[in-house]
Amino acid sequence: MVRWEPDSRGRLVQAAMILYGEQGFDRTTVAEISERAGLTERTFFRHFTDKREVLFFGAQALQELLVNTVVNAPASTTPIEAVTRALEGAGALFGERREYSVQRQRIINGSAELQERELIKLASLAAALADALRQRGVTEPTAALTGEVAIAIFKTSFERWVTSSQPSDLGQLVRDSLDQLRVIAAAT
Amino acid sequence: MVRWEPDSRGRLVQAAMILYGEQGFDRTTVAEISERAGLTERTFFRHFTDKREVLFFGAQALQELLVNTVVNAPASTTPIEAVTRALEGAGALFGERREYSVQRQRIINGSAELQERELIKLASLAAALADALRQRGVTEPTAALTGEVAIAIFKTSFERWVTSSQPSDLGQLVRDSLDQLRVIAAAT
DNA sequence: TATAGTGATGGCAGTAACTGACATCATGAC
DNA sequence: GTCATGATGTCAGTTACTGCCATCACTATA
Repeated sequence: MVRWEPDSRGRLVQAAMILYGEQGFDRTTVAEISERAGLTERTFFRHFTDKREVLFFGAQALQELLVNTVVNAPASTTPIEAVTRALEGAGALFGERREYSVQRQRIINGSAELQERELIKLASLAAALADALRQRGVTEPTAALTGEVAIAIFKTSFERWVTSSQPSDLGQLVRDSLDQLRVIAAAT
Repeated sequence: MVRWEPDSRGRLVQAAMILYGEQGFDRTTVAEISERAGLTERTFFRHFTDKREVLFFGAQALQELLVNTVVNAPASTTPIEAVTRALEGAGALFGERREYSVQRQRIINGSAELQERELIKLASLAAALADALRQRGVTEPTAALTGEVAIAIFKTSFERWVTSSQPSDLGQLVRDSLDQLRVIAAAT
């Protein structure tokens, strides 16, 4: 006889997504989520450091993917192109789960707390990209600034991708944003 | 006879800064802060929405200053120059209180929760700057991207300013970052 | 086959952030 | 002199999160 159903973490994520979507993040308690997943509150906090983290457990994988892409880019690639291409590559990953991404973003946009968590994940991403650039020999302040600019590009592209009524390609939007950045930054 | 000492909000801020600095944010309770300020916990939460907000009460004034500067910039000014000049102007404001800024940043850097709050304030700033640009007739996606890029410039400049051993001029660092951005973004 | 872990969970008590409802009382308007 | 107001206090309650110990199917090893 099996003592526990498998994949408790996955059940917690699913329960949280449903409840956050139905009632909003603020009006959902960890007790509710745990009960719906057939677990206790204590177990929820063994899997996730806090009530918000349940929506961000995939962030580390994304970060690793981006960092690897930057580190392994051809030596001739410029910093901004290295990070942009990494973002384009990651875009394909989101593309497969657009419905999920839209729903998740709707939940996040409905809660300031969740937005804060999203922002610190993106800031961590910026720092990791800057580190990856330094591994490529890029010096300060270029590395740090390029990392931050990469996030600026990603944020605006992702926002457009999620809110656009017609299905669009996230990678393409990233590429467009880089072009746009070049226009913006061009000296008069 | 005066019923209460004046400036309770200011006393709470001062008490919080000292305690956060001495023991760190996490190991400081709202009860401690309130007691040190000669007030109760309940009163703390009447002045600040939460334990973190006590370090960010000046953010709104900064945002208004930046937005006004952008809105009132000469019509010929490009979007990126409008926001950059606004940041340069705000730089002077910080310059007068460098010691305070350094201490405050040290506290923030010591706590993930405080970093999250700082990031959402900056994100709000990016959105407000984008709005200001739209008032100037700037269209999407330029407005949103320029707002985000402005924050990227500010973050990296401010970080350099705070960590530099020799006293430097924040406004100058902002200008340098814009130049740097132009190099980064330039197509090969 | 017996024994000794091991790992994922439950139970429970405790801390601290935050909220709502109501009481108090100096101050200032009339 | 009365009365409204606003800043504060008091207190009870909810909920996020933590530490500690117990449980017990499963596994490796003697």
